[in-house]
Amino acid sequence: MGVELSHIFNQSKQGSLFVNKSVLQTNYTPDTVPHRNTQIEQIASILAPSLQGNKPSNLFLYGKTGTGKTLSIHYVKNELLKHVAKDASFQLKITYLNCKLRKVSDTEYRILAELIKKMGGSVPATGLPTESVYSRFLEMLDAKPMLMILILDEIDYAVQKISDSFLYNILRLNSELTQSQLCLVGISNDLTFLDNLDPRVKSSLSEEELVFPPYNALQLKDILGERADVAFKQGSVGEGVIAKCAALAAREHGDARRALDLIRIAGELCEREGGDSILLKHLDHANEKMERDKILDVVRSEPQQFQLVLLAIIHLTELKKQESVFTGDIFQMYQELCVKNKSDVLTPRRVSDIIMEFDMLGLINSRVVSKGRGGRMREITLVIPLNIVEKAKEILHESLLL
DNA sequence: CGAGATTCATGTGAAGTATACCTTTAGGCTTAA
DNA sequence: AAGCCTAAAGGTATACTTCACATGAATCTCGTA
Repeated sequence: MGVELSHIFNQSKQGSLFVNKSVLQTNYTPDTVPHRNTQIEQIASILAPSLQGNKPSNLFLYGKTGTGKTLSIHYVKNELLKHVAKDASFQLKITYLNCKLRKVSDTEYRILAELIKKMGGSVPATGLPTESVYSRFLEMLDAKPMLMILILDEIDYAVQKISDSFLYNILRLNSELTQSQLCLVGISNDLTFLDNLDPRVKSSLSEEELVFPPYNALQLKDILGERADVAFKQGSVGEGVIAKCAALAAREHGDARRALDLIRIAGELCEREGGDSILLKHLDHANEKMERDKILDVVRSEPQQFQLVLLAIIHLTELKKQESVFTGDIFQMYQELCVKNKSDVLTPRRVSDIIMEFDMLGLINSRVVSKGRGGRMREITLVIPLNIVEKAKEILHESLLL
């Protein structure tokens, strides 16, 4: 107590560049969605039958991250809800769920549990047969006449993690509903995902298909400009900043979300510095910071055993001056770390799976190589930039009591 | 010299185990009439 | 007698282990030129 903080608060109040920061936040849904009119109209016309209580075709949306898929579907969702008749003989319910949230919706069971929670019910975190969670979901759906539009974002992730029988089960639910109907909207940023699907599921899910092309730099500039006008004080965005930001994001497959994050963080950095207008250098800093935070968040939130494996990989990569390391060495190093950390040692089998998960998270690259008589193993390369590795190591050491 | 067999170190799938947690059920206890 | 609590029984998901078999190219073997 007694630390004088008012100068910090005052400063940030005075120097605030932001008028309304929320429009730059990722969960913000603007009133208009520029450059996505055709997609929105198409979605709307596909989903329109729902207003009459008829089940619309299942819909599949494809596009890279930050191309406005989620935004568009939310927009249509809100409009639909606005237009639904008050006295309708049925209830229109639109539920959105992102399948990629770790520990929330990354198993079949948890996705269903989450859906039920969103509908106002509750299920225990574990202990129930998945089958009975299905029937509970079914019951809730069928309790009164209802038209449910279920939006599953990052659906490819769910299928990869669970298998496509999950989608099959969901689609099958329709035939078991008596009063209600269920319409599925799948969103994915991996188009090849459709190809490895059970043909029945595939044809059923993609009754309608829609592709979201990436924004180009000009469109991004538009979007950014529009939001920045609202978000920032007038004149606080430096020359060429918007354009640079748009260009950066356009390079990253037209990811608008990234562009918005970028400029928001640039604004925050600038503000912290006490500057009164955002400059190009702030953008660069923001770019670095975003990358760093993303990785470090993942590192931080990993369970203990995962952290140990990751630390083993990092140590080993530093120890050997070469780029890549192999499974066997990692396991050895991991064992040593476990002893130091006084934690249990997992089997090589499990560690192998953990390494695979890191691969999926994008922290490492791995591929199976055969060294002839030398055996067969994974060749693993750390993809965390060097300057971040140091920070990651700190975090790991801290949380592992090493 | 070259085709085919061998080999190594681990990948990978299936099945099993431990743990934590859930529902159901039956018995025992309390309570109110 | 009805209602409530508790503990045991029976069940599941998840993280992990165990077991067995699959891989794929460097290396070895051996017949042949």
